[in-house]
Amino acid sequence: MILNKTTEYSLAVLGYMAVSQDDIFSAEFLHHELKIPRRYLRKLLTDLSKLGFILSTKGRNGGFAFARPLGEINLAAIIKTVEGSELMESCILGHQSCKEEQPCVMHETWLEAKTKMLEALSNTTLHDLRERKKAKSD
Amino acid sequence: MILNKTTEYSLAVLGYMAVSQDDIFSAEFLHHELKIPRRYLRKLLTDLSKLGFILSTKGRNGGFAFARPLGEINLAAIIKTVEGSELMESCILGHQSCKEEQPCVMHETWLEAKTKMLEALSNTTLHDLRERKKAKSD
DNA sequence: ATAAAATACCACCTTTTTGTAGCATATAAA
DNA sequence: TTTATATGCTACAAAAAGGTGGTATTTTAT
Ligand code: SF4
Ligand code: SF4
Repeated sequence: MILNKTTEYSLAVLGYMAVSQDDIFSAEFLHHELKIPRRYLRKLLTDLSKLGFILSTKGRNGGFAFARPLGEINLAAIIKTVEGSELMESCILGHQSCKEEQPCVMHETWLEAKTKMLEALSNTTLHDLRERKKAKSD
Repeated sequence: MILNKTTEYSLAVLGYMAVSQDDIFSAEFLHHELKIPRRYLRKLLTDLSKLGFILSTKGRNGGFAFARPLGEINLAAIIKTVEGSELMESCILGHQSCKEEQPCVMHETWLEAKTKMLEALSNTTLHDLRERKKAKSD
């Protein structure tokens, strides 16, 4: 399963916003571009603004814009924040009660797998995505 | 989210069986050891036998035993098989329609993250787990 | 002022995943 | 042969995730 839909949507939205020239996006526009269900997307955007990634502006000409510099937001951070802290704190086996001193036989492997994945994801910021996009359109 | 419960359970069961001295395990015994819900575990074990990891023996003194050598089963294979092929084929963004020739800006990063994770997991077989356990008890 | 265009909130519905129950079947010990 | 201990199958129940609808509120263009 890897990630749930909501997390995928979050990455799609923030990624799209990052590489676009615009700086404010309405839910309706993003729905049209990304094919994410209207109402679900609106709720998600509200959530993302509460999580501090974007700012919302109400009223006509309103919408959502980034709340922070793109270079400060990396893909691992988006995933961790949206999924809650489960990703980091809990284990592949769901054994929340296992002790640091006496890890199970899978611990070593799982820790390496998780660490390498998160390393790769945390090395890419939204700003990097934007640069990639620019490089491509040359 | 990373993995769903069913996959976690699968890893827990097969991992437990691999490092144990016994060679046949009843569902009831595994339920007691691993605290996985009785009936759910029984169904899962039946599924795992259909997937070719274990063999079932009915009747008194029956239970489940490995169907293949432990060295042939690695952790990535368990995950991939139990989760279906989604893991490999589908994308973090759920964009099944994206083309190889024109990948999105996240593709590079996501591919690296996924690849490194699977590399780590496929480097460990159930036999390796058994060796680790032996090493520890020395 | 009024209407249009936008987000916010709250409650509900649908689908998927997880978990439960009953009964049938198979095997071995007593 | 009977009984205890196993798995197998099918259907259902509960919980979680995903998705929808109505209405209120805010802001700007007209
Ligand atoms: S010791 Fe095992 S159960 Fe505990 S966190 Fe590590 S992998 Fe998970
Ligand atoms: S290009 Fe790669 S990362 Fe992007 S949607 Fe397609 S498979 Fe996913």
